[in-house]
Parts: sequence; structure tokens; C-alpha cells
Amino acid sequence: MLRWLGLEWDGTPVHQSERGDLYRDAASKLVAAGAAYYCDCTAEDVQARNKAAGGKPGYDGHCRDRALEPAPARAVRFRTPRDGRTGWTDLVRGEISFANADIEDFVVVRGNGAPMFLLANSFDDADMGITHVIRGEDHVNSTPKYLMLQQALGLKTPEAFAHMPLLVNEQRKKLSKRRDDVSMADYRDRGYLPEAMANYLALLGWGPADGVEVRPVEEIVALYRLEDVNASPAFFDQKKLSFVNAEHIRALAPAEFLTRSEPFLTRGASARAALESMVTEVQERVRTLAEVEPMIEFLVVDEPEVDEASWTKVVTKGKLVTEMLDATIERLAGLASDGGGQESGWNPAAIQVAVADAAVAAGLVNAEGAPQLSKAQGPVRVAISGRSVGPPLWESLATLGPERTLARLRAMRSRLE
RNA sequence: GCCCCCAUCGUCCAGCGGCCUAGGACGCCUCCCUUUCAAGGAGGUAACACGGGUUCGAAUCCCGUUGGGGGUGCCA
Repeated sequence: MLRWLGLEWDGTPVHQSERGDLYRDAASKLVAAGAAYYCDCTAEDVQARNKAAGGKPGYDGHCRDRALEPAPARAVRFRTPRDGRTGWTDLVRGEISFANADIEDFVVVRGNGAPMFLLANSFDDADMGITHVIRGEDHVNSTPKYLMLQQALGLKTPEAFAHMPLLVNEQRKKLSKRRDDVSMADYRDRGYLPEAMANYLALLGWGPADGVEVRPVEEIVALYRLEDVNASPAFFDQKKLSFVNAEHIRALAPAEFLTRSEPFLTRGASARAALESMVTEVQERVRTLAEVEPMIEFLVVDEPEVDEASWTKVVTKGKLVTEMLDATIERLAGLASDGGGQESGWNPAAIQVAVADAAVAAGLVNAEGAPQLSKAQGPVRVAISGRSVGPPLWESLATLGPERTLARLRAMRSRLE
């Protein structure tokens, strides 16, 4: 998924599950140095004592000076300094610091011997030579612990931290897996381009100085600076994502658009051929790749499904519908038989002329007697596609071909008897 | 509760003491173009949370208030 987004990584992945011994060793060093200690308090014990003490949460340091020996079920806790502060300069937030006294003695290795994530994380980062720790704002509070651990272990701390603004939903709550659409795979499957995704995501919390928001990812990479990221949470706006996606789709070379659309075509070669015949028309209209097939479906299916709303709008409320259909059938039939059955006359320009003629014959004209193409095309469009909106009509008819076009026009005409 | 962070149009971003009668983008609305829909063009709608300072001068600096978010596990 990172690769889909165009993100690469250095080195080989490190699996924390295979490095348990390393973390336990580190914890032992901590204990030996007096920076950590064994604790046999259960969660219930701690809770009970806290309740008795007035209900304040957190570990009370019960075992801090008991000098317990290692034993099964005994956890290792880090001995937090009682005074002083721990802080850092955050690339996006500036100076942040915590009073050490506010940080409880946190568990580093569980009673069952399993190291805690925080220990593994801070150890691995130093071990792998991580220079920049870039993560969500929700990690701010654990950063002092991370720092304390590395310092106590004598490890090198990262050059810089950047705590990015959280992405929030309409309720202004942090995006969550359960509630919100956060799956990249999902966006990919819904027809969003990876470059559009990367582009839009970069725009949350940051903006290019020149104000050009939609642009190639390489440019964003060149322009992006963590120091310029703002610190307030950002709403993930699907509407704007759609816009950005549409822009990136339009920026594609037609051949590339075709290739990218391929996975979304479920109707095989005929769908591909249909799309090929009117790529640019479709490309310009679609906001996601998932919208491609519905737009050309009428060219592929035997009988297009009739959309109720379209029928009502164009047929029920329309005027001179039967007249228009009759006249159109006549002209197009003539056009189809022109040139002794050759299809040379069946092209968008000729079709437009024929339909315009039909409009005049049907009486769909304006005050000057010119054909009202906008009204005239309605019945024809519904007849061939079942819908009142779609790609340009002349091109659509040209691609559909005379036989199917006439058959559909006649079928609709008979429905109106 | 305690700790940390945040606060400019509905949304995202710009603004980092005077150029701001606050700019751009998405959305929405109007008009133009137009064979529908898109695209494109021209307009419009709409914001510096509040209160104190500092300063000749604050959206910009400081303090407080309010509001919002995040964190507070022997979860990752």
C-alpha cells in the first residue's frame, strides 16, 4: 500500500516480534543501572490504592524502592525522574516539554516477559539510526517517555521530531478505523489515483507557497517542508478529494487513462473497445475510475436500463417526444442507407445534421426557426442509453452504430404507443 | 481529574507587526459558453472565538477566558 502511494523505504523491514531478546536485554540494563525496577503490583492493586488516595489515575510508585528481584509475573517499570523537565523542539509545534513529575513510572516489560511497544519502538529507532520521527499528534504525550528511555539506555536520540496534525471527521474526532473511511485500499478500489491521494493528503496541514494545489507529486516533494506544516487538526474532505482526483485523471494521457481504467472494467473486451472509442469524452467527465464503466455501459449491454428520473424528465414532461422520435428514425435510417450501405455517412457530424433536421421537422424550434438541439437530444439520449445525461450524443450514436441506434429508437417509439 | 496541543470563510490552505476595506482552493449560488453532463470563463456567498495587555500600529507578540482535540493501560 505504501508502494501504491509511491512511498519507498530504506533497508529491510524489522520485525519487533523477532527481537524480544534485544528489548529484554535493554530492560535488564536499565534495571542494573537503577533506571528501572521490578514491580509486582496488579492493575487492581494500583487502582485500589488510587481510589483510596483520592481517585487520581496512574501508577503511584509503590514498588519504586522495594528493590524486588526478578520473578515470574513481575513487570519492569521505568524509574521516572522526580524533578526537571523533558522536552524537545518539534518541527511543527515548536518547543514542547513535560514536567518529569507528571510522568508516572511506566511499564517497560510486562509480567509475562513481553516488552512494551514503547521500549521496542525507542530502542529500534535508535538502533536503526532513525533521524526524523514523523508521526501523529497522538504520540506527543509518549515522546518524553521515548526520550527518557533512549537517554537511560545511552542511545542516540533522533535529530528531529515532527508531530503531524490529526485528520478528523465531520465531528472533529480523530479518524478511526471503525467509524471512518481510512483504508487506502478502499480508496484505491473506489477509483482514486495514488497521485491524487498523495496530493490531497499533502494538502492537509500544508499548502504550497504559490497556491497551486493540484500538481505532480514530485513537485510537492520538492516544495514540502515539515517546518511549514501547521499544527491544527484537518478535516478529511471527500468532496475536495474528488476534485483533486478528477484533475489528476484529466491530466493523464488518454492511453494512460485507458490503462488505469482497465481494472475497473468488468464487462471485458467490448467495454474496453467502447471506452477506447470515446476516451477523451469519458476522461473529461469522470471523477473516479469507478465512474468509467457506467458511462459507457450503454454501448456494451443489449438493452440499457431505463432510469426513472430521466424518463420522467425527458418523456413524461417533454414535448413533441413521439414526433421527435419519428423524425429522427426517418433521418437516421436515411443516413444509414446512404452510400449503398457503407458506414461512411455514419459519423458525428452527419448525425448532428440529421438530428437537427429531425428537430425542425418535429417542431422543436426556437422563435427564429432554428432547431432546439438541447431539447431535441433528450428523447434520443434516453432511447439509446436510458439516461438523460452522458457523453456527447453525436459521438455516442456514431459509436453505437446504425443498427443498434435505430433498434433502440424504434423500441422506445413503440413503448409510447 | 491531571498533562499536552490547537483556535482565520461551511471545509482546506495563505498571512509570520504596517502592503489586510484579510488572499487562494473545494463546496454552494448566479450568469456566460454549450447537443445533456462535464470542462472552461465571469461574478457572488462567507472567517481573524472572546477579553485584556504590548505597540505609533495587531489576524499576526504576551496573558487570561471560552471552545475543540489528543493523551492518560502489564494496547500498538
